[in-house]
Amino acid sequence: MPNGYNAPMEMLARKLDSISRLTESDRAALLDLPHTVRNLPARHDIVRFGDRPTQSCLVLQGWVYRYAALAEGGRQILSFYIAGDLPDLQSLHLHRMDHNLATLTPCVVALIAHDDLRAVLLRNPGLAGTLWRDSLIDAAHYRERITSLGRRQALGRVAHLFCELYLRQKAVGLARGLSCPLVPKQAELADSLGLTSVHLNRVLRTLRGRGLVTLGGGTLTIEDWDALTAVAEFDQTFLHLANNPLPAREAAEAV
Amino acid sequence: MPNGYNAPMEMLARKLDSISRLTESDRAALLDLPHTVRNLPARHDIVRFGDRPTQSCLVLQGWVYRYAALAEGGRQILSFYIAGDLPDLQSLHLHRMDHNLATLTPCVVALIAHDDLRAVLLRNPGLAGTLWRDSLIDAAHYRERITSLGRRQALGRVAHLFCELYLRQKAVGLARGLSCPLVPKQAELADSLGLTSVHLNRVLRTLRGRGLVTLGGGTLTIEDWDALTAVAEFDQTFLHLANNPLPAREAAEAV
DNA sequence: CGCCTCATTGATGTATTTCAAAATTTGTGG
DNA sequence: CCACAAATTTTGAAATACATCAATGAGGCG
Repeated sequence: MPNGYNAPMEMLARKLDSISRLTESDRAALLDLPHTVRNLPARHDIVRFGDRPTQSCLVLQGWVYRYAALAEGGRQILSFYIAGDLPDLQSLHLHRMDHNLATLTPCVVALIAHDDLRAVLLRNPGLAGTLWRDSLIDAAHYRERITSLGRRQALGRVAHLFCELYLRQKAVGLARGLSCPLVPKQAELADSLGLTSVHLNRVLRTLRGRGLVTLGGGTLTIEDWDALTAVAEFDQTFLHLANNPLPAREAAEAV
Repeated sequence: MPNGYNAPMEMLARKLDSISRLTESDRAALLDLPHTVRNLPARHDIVRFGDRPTQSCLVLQGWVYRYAALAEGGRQILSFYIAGDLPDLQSLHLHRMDHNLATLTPCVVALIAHDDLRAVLLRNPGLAGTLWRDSLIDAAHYRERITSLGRRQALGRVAHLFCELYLRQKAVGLARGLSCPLVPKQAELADSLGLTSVHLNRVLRTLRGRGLVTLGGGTLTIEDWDALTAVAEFDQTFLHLANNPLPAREAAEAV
């Protein structure tokens, strides 16, 4: 079972452990889960609107995003997923896709058949609860996005997304100090924030101008966390991280 | 167990059955679930940001809504819930509330202790799957709201919400022909759609002017379903109704 | 070097907000 | 069932955040 890419199910176990404590038997069951590792090119649809997937994927490397396609070529990006995330766990119980899932970058994913997953969850109700919890955290992210789109203006929206992407990456060891990769292009960030890429660009200039962040080379650096969270009205409760109350603490651990 | 208000767990069974077929043993377990029926006044917070609920509630009568409170008195309504819905099922696995849940109208709800629920789900994995599915449908609603807020303009947003509220009420027998109650006030609809109540009001005039809907006395009547869904770019896939493919059919049944 | 993608900037248009007030409906006690 | 208060809806005028259109500039890469 174990092979390159950091032992896929190990990664999942670590992620789920950060969400709610796994028992030893849950962990063992997880490590036994059959799966296939696959390399996917960038900008490649994994599942499309209308599909009926028979497997779920775990992101091992790269970025994945979820989007709704609109008439007239419009697109709303619903969420971004990084290493350790289970972006289409929902297809286990929601049989028909109501949106699309695609790679943003070249990705390495592990595919897990629904049948195998169901069998393991039947024998490990605690694990089922943890995955259920994971999908509820996904929903919590959605709620926060709704609040952003509905009631924050562009500056706050962008700041809020930056806070979220930073903390989520830090939680899985992908940040360094107050810097993290910022993989989506401006057009993609805009499609996720309900903005035009033109306007997003102007907002970014403002954020830089006020000394809140630095951007460059696909990296986001937060220069003033307190000011950024203030502009964003950011409260990390919605991330539902299990043991990571303070940003500063993990920043130290992650480096 | 059975008492007024149409036997609470019967109502839940019927709702869940509309979401995915229940086995007889699932249904029996459901009907045995201990619960307390409570009357709640209108505009009353059921659970608040930061709370750690030990029970979940089932709506038997009235409307409930979920909202995030922002600085400066702002508010984003995240979703509306009607009879048969389980609005805070999530607290079963997400222990700390990241938003608020409140009654819109006077309500009758059934309260189910998490411990009792967990015990029943442990013995009925199929039922657990159905409830998991219910929470995933909740998330599907959120996704659609994100798309609306991010990429539709006011007219389409309002039209989309009307289509959704009509179909959801029809699915539980609360619609008559092409009419249904429209309980939220304009200020609440606005807070849910990321609009000002002033602008929402102008949009409503436009919808009426174009002959798409009629409004009055807390009732929404859809005058031109095809035109309304066209304006909204509405596709009901996201509702994930199990056996209700065509609006026309249930409209007839519901009357 | 030249091509392609992505980021940046300017000028102009518009959807929506804000502020303020009037009209209408709803609820309630007498 | 009416009178009155409160809540809700409706309208106008002015301000603004963001979109649209169009072009230029700055990297990567074969």
